[in-house]
Amino acid sequence: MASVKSIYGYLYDSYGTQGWWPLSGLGMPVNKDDKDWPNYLKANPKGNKDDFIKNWPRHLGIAPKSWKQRFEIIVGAILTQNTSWSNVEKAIYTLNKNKLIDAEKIKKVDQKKLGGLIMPAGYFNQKSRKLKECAEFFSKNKDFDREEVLKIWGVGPETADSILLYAFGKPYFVVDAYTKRILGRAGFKEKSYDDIQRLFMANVDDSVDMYKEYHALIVEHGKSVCLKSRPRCGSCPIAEVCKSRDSFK
DNA sequence: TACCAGGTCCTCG
DNA sequence: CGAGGACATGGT
Repeated sequence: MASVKSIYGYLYDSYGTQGWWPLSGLGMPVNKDDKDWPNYLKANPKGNKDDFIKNWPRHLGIAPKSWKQRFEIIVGAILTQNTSWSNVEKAIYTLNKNKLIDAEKIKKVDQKKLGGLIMPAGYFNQKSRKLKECAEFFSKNKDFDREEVLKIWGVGPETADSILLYAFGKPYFVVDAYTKRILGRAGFKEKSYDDIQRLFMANVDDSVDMYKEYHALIVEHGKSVCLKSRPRCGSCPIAEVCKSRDSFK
């Protein structure tokens, strides 16, 4: 039986440092030959390089250093609920072009208009409301605990912990669908969000950087190898400690 | 064509 | 509590 601590080692050796949260770098100097240029062209076939450099999200690989960057993480955490990150990037791009990566502006903008701008991220009626609820809370509160964040409409445990960990550097391990799937297949008995979170927080070095990287590694592993329907057990870095390694082929 | 994607809220047993 | 449905777009 694997331990959560040993799994981290396998994943890190296989995928390396992830540098999460994938902060966009909007408004920051970037390389003209950025590897995200093709993604930008795909989403904006008639777009130009100048617009790409100024506005297209890319992965900075650093912790947030400003209130704007923290708010961008809050926005991303809401928008990525049950939604692929590539769709979220399109919405963040449009929000940025409209100067809306800003709690005060989100509070003021018409909710219908906001919904239209974030349409590619899906669930736009719900998410536009969620963004406004977050803008209200985080512009009003500069010091808060997890319980208060969980009271925001639209913020459940995963979103709350993502915000606390990645935007504010507080030590909460983030549990997502990938975490539940990977642990379940590996043979762990914990099922609920709280039980899984406790499992990690009791067995892994309790540092913010460890929590950030471990969660990011799990997402990478879930996307590239431990797929929902046909996991690639043949090239799985934790196969030797996974109870389900022989259940798929 | 279906299924999947870094969930959450609401309702009902 | 836990299960089941609604919410919506884009990629494969």
